[in-house]
Amino acid sequence: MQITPAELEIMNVLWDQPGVGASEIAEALKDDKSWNIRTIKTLVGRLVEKGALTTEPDGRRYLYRPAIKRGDYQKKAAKQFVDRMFGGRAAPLVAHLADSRGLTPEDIADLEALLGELKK
Amino acid sequence: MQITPAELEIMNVLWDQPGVGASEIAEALKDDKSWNIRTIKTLVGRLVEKGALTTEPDGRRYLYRPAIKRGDYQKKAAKQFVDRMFGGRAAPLVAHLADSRGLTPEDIADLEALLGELKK
DNA sequence: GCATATCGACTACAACCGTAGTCAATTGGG
DNA sequence: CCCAATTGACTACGGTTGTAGTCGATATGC
Repeated sequence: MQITPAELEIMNVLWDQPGVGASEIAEALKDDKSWNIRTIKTLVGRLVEKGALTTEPDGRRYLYRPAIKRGDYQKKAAKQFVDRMFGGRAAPLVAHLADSRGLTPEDIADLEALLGELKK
Repeated sequence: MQITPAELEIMNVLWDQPGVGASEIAEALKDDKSWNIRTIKTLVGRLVEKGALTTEPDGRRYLYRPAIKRGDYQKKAAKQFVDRMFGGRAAPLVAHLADSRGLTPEDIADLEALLGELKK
């Protein structure tokens, strides 16, 4: 199941607050994206078609919630990205992120803890 | 400048061996991708249009080489990916990679060394 | 009760993407 | 010398993506 960048914005809203309708999604996005409500409804419709969202009737409208877990999707996407971009090697990716200041001191601490786990 | 997945395959060949023609690219890809030579030429043409490749006449054909460095492109793509997928935080990404066995022991060693560097 | 706003369903449409075909020129093998 | 293969330029075409419009039903404010 392929989720496009624009669709991912919708998913992110619904992962944060599942079970809302299209207008609430629009509300949540209005500061970042200047999307027409029609555009949002189209994207939501495509996600429902793809099986990425489940619907629940609520009066004359629908409430939506993700059919897949955020973590699962992130994991799949991360693997695909690393495969395509770095031939499957993660270390060069992290090196690039570090280089472009994508890593905060907090990130570095997190990673250290993570590596401690992994070595066991 | 946006490079699509199919185009990236071409770029990878040219980053490994810059300054070859379309038929050499086809040769390099023939085991992984069953692409018609026409397809390869179309992709190369689009990359030239986008300014991602430079051309140099060689008799009646062209030789191609990347106009951007592999590392630069990887860095930009990595940042974009982490922003879109993880809100800019790198640690969760690495956690996912670790979880899906995307990290070899070698990767882990590399990362440790890298973190040592970063802490300085 | 009636206009208006809103909903979901369907439709639109241009750009982009993957995949390749046509064409005219050219070159290399016999 | 001629024919087949190759080259770059251009064209094709269906599917996807981003962005939205139309339409008919319905709920809502007055």
